[in-house]
Amino acid sequence: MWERGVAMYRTRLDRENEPGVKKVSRSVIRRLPVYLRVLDNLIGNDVEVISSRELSERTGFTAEQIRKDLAHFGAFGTKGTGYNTEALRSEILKIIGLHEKTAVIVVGAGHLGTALTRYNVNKNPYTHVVAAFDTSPEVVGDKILDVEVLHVSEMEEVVSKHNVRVAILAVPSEHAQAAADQVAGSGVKVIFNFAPLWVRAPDGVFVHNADLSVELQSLIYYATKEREKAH
Amino acid sequence: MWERGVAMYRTRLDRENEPGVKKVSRSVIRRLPVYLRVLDNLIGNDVEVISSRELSERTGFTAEQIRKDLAHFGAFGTKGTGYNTEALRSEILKIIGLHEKTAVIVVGAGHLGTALTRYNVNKNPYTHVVAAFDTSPEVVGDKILDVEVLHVSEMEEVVSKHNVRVAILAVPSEHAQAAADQVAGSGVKVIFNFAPLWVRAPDGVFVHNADLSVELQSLIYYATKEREKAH
DNA sequence: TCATGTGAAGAGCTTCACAGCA
DNA sequence: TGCTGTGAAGCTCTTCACATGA
Repeated sequence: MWERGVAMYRTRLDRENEPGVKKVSRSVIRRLPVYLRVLDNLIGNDVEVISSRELSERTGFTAEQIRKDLAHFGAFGTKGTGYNTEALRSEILKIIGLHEKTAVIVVGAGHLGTALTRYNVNKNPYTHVVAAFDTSPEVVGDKILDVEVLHVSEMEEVVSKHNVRVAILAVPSEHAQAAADQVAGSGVKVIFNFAPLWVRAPDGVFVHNADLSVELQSLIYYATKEREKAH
Repeated sequence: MWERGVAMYRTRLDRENEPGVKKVSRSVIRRLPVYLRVLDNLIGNDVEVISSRELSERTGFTAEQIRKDLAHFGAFGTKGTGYNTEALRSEILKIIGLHEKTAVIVVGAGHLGTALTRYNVNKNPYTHVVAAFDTSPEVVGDKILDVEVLHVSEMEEVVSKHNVRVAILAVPSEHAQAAADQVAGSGVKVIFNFAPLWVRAPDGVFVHNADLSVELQSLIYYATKEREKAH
């Protein structure tokens, strides 16, 4: 991640038996917010219906893939016409779980943590950054936009009070695993980790390691030879 | 996204015929820097040989996958023993193109651009951040660590002088495509874009759109239901 | 004996092609 | 007619299993 996307980084696939839960792949889930953004734009321009072909042109995914993705969750379209933009948007919000603003915390209020806090406050209409956390007395008490920087000792209370289920980790590598343990212990269900180190979490906690240095290093491969252009 | 991961975001696969170029998948290329980091650690601890099984334990990838990945590029191991850490490291550096420090520019010196500049200067031993660029008189002339913030009008000269092939884009969405056009026009071959918008580039220029908001939104899916834990 | 390198099998995801319905 | 929804085919990547060689 970003994208890691994404490839699967684990020794064994242990996605077994989840009874009753239709398994939907990470790739599908990744594309949903992209559809969402296009729908937001269309609705802003009073477009009421869109076909999978038009969505394809605006997202870069094939029309078949878009139809398959949506079909995982139900039949939202009208044959011969397309998809109602408002209705589809509402369905996608429900699928992802964005129909209510998601409470998020940012752990680590250094440069990256500050940037990520601002980024989400300004650019992400579906999340609410409840607080940022740090250990340094120099930043605890500061505000990033309207977000207070609190001491990490207050984390558990904040997480449980606001029912926070998502944490963005932007702490130095040497503290990343400890921070992950702490947020997982506080009840957070998703960890979005930016430290250049793969943090582990107990079962039931979903970890996405963004790892910007690894991502950049892998991109350098495409700088030398002429290769295909991709996402 | 980064990952993106990362799924392929284009309407059609147009990876055709590249004559003589063995096609190596993005997934493989993504894993190489991970092996690299482990090898750096091992070498720092004077470990001279490592088996694919041990690499598996340290990376989370399966041993078979690691052997297959490396076999794409040659036979670097010794049967019955494993891989020589120094030799393997050196091979991976050559494969990715990291055997010489890669010159990188950062476009956009706001909070995110500043954080990304610092991140790469401090955490990425294989890149050299040549300069950051912005248009605002308030930041042009500043320094981020030792990196100068220059006006974008100087970009072409810097890119050609330092043979820069990689650009990190951290500009507002509304300027992202223009910035991408400019860096591509300057001769940059890889664009790592952080604006929440998919920028396009001419053939021959590899674009990776990180898109943190989309990534975060997709993660929220895993916050509600209990799902598998993954990278 | 031990771990690599690799053909074959398997799994998962994408594309194709078309039936079905407005 | 036009576009969705979907089985089937196709493709890519991963895992298995074992021959090979130090």
